[in-house]
Amino acid sequence: MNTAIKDFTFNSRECGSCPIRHRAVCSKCEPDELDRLEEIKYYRTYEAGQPVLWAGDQMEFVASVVSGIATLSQTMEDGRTQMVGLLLPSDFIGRPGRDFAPFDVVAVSDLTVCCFRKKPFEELMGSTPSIGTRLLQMTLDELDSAREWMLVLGRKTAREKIASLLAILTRRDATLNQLTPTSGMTLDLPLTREAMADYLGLTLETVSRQISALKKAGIIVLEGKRHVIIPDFAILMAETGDDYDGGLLA
Amino acid sequence: MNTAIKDFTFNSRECGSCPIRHRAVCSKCEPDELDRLEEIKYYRTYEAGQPVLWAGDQMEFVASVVSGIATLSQTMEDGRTQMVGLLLPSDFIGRPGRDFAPFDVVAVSDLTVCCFRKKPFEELMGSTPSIGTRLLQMTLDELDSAREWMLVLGRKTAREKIASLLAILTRRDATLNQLTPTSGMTLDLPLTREAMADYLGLTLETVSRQISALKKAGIIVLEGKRHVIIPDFAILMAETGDDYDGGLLA
DNA sequence: CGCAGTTTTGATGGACCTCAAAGACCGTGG
DNA sequence: CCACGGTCTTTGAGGTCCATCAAAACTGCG
Repeated sequence: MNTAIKDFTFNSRECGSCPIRHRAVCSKCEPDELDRLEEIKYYRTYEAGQPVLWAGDQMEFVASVVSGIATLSQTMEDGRTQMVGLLLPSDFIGRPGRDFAPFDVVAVSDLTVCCFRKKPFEELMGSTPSIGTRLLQMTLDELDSAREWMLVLGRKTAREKIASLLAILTRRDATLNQLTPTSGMTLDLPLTREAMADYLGLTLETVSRQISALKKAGIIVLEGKRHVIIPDFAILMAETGDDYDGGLLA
Repeated sequence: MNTAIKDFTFNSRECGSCPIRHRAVCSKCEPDELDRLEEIKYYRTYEAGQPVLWAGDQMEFVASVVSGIATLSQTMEDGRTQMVGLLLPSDFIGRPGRDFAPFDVVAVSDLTVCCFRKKPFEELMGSTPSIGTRLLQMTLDELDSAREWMLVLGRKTAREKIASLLAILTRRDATLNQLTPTSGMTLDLPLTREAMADYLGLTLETVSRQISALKKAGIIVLEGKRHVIIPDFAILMAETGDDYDGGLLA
């Protein structure tokens, strides 16, 4: 089921120069532990739009996203789709102790992942506590995020949902670049209107309308379809419905 | 903020005779590891309706639910509430490595929890891999559950939501009693209509109406307000919108 | 240019929310 | 015993937000 294994393009195989070295599942490893990981790792790349895993597939590897973006989603028989996670650089794919993928994983941009065959990875986890500890941390963080998203899906209006999505994407962008989100931030939307709709539990038309409404209200400025300028982050936050303490973030 | 510490009522302090021994965070511990856990554990009880933790509270302990049910939920400034999890016997409360509670925890029935002070528990985790391994497993399972619930919240109709909730509660009941859900199952709803609404992202009126509709359709039979009989589990499953392979469960 | 994919905008309808009132259940006290 | 209040639940009437259906505008590309 795995397709599109392009030629290896990532510029270095050395863990030491890996861009996600300090945030990924391997971030707590000592040099000797890294060496052992390095022995079993390999890179894979996928083109935008291509599937990485289908729900139900046997997973013969776990992986870290090195660059690019993927979505984690679920589809019902009649086609209704719900995105359940956005996989950004340093995020982890797969889980030790389970053989089959619970959700679809699709590359939405060109994607590079750092793979470990599952069996060796599981064995290494047994002898390397720092991997398990880091994975537990990451999983707990993801669980909190998933639960926060449940509030968005269950209780927020369409407008609040859009504002929440923009705020989250802006924050992730900011933390990636070690900034605090303030005024004048810009954001390149990695998702189509349809993908946003699938993330927010809306239709693509409603997404489009609400983005237009936020634009008309001056809360965001659009340059083209995908490039968003946020004149005042606090005003955007006010539209999310969340209480906001003014600049601090988790 | 923690209130209602009733007198100790749990019938035995021995881990060996603990009803959740085989499913909780301690389920993989060896006898000597259990001994050390036993040294730092203590029980707490809460009456139905009482808060265990408020979001933002400092958490001085982590805990396992021994008996009773609690909810994990989030409330917006204007009062909109979303339940993000249901805590049943053997479920874990709190997380190592974080000081403040991210969500409200409220006892919905009389509740007994087995507490460990956070610091000693974290230290013990460092020296006892079986605890961390088990906690990782449990957290990964909860993450999958949370993501499955996102589909319910984002994409399902009110009727499908109610059916999904009934199916999940029935299954948990069944697995607790080591059965497979089949025909003629009964279920005591642990939640009020309002709590169900908060779980499903609906209003309590809509919950009530959809339950009446399922009753009228013969998919469920009510005895009183809280006792539900499910004549045919497969027919209930068909109402959830999920594909169902006929009797097998995860 | 012409075509396919994406996005915007409009018109309409329906699922669910809101507001309102009455019924069911339960414990308390007269 | 029944009246009484409180909580939970049901049911009804009307309104609204968002989905659905439809078509046009925009974008990139062979």
